[in-house]
Amino acid sequence: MERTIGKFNPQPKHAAGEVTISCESCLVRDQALCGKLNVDELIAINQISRRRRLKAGQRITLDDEAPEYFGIVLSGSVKLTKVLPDGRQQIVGLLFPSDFVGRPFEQQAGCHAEAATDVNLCAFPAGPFERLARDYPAIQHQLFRFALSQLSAAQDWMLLLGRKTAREKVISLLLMFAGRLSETGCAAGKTSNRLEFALPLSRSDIADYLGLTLETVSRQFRVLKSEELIRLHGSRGVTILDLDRLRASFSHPTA
Amino acid sequence: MERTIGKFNPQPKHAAGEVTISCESCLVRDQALCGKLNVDELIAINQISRRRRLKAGQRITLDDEAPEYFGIVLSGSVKLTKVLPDGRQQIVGLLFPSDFVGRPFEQQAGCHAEAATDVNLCAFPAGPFERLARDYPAIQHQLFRFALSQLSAAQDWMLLLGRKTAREKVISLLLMFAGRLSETGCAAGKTSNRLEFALPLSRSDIADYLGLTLETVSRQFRVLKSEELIRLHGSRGVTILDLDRLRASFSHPTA
DNA sequence: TGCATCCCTTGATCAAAATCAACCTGCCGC
DNA sequence: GCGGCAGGTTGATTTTGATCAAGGGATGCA
Repeated sequence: MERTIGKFNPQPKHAAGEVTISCESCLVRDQALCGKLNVDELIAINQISRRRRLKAGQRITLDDEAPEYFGIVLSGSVKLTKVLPDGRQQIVGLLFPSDFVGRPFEQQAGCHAEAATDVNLCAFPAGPFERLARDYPAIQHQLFRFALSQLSAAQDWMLLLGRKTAREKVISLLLMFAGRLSETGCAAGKTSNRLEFALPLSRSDIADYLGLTLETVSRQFRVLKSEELIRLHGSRGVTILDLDRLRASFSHPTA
Repeated sequence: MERTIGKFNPQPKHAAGEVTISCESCLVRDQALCGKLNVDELIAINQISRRRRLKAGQRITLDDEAPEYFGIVLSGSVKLTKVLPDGRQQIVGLLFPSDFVGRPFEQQAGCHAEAATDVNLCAFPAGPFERLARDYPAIQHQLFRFALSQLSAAQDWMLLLGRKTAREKVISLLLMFAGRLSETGCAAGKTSNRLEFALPLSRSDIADYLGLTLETVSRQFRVLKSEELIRLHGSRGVTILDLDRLRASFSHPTA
């Protein structure tokens, strides 16, 4: 389903550290919600978009404040976390390129959002974006569908958190990364069964994502390595040596 | 923000076991998504709605099939579960009166939905409802907002599943029930600090909701009972004797 | 070059919750 | 009233992953 944007010339509006971008050259457009919009809607959304660069660790929103902007991840990953009063924390969502960041029409962000790696964002100021969503039902429709896919992912993760063992959690995480990172072109896959990529999270973040301690995560990586299922390079690099065998040894080591 | 439906006479269409209902007498309308619709939208939605009664345990959808209808819970509770190939299962959502059941525009339901108790549903056939959602942006808007609130609840639950202790999980569950059941009028609260209600789930379902075993759930109930925080009547009846003290003894028993 | 820091790994021990196993209890049909 | 059964409780034991503790390796800076 090919689409052309046609000719349009959004008036460039410049502000400190921000540049007007054009959807024409956008690499994630087809996978993002913009990919399903028509030319008018795309022009409208392009008019209010500003590129934003975030360094790893940079906060986007606090859980109890209304965010000033929403956005679509162009590169890198954004993590969403919830924290208990005593400091225990849980990563409740991880956003990859083409994912939408933020909750239009909600008063509170609901969780802390921060850049897990360096991030490029196609950002939309909250107010104008909400107006656009109201004016163009197609935008609202795409937002709804994205919310449903996020809900579905959250429910899969609940099954993981509530019922899977440490080994199964780590393998599920690797397979999830393999899926998301290869579809967004962030993985260097040799064959269909072998895949190399950089983990977007530290050991401690992985622990907070899986509901484990970082020691347990580290040990499980070591176990998978000793089974020749994965290879580790430095602290962030991973190679899945055999995706099928990794899936097969989900619950128990395979001979 | 008062609303009136005005006069309208939907043509009654009868089918086996189904009756046309009127939104005028609907008890959950104000809290459900219908509460935010205008007269035209309400009439349109009323035209396609059929009341449906489900007995406890009755299946609504399987996770890999497209549901034939969506609905709004009028009474009772609906549980959403995910299952691992070996049978381990996790309840990933619980729907109360005024909540919307189903995922419009998705090909698969994503999880098993079944009546946890006897349920009354205001049901909408899938196709016509999706057409309505496309025709009336306000309906889509309400669906979107409901999806966001579900997402938020799911994320709170992820924090519970990943980071809370058994005691904290059980207390969180009781407080969640207290909130949802009292706002939907299903609890007999004596004072603001004391609340009595029937658990909508069996011990084993509670275990599947909290990511625990049923033995652990049973033991935690017993502990809370011995601390005089709750009282148990039969297997489903609970009285929270002091909501504040229950909240305060979240992590550790209070003297 | 050396020191400090951050992140990760590894080992020893501990504890929370799972598992295994009876045993109640209330409810149903007969 | 009696047997059977589902759901719930209780106890003994085991296990998984947490906790406590120490050490390693990369990176940055003086």
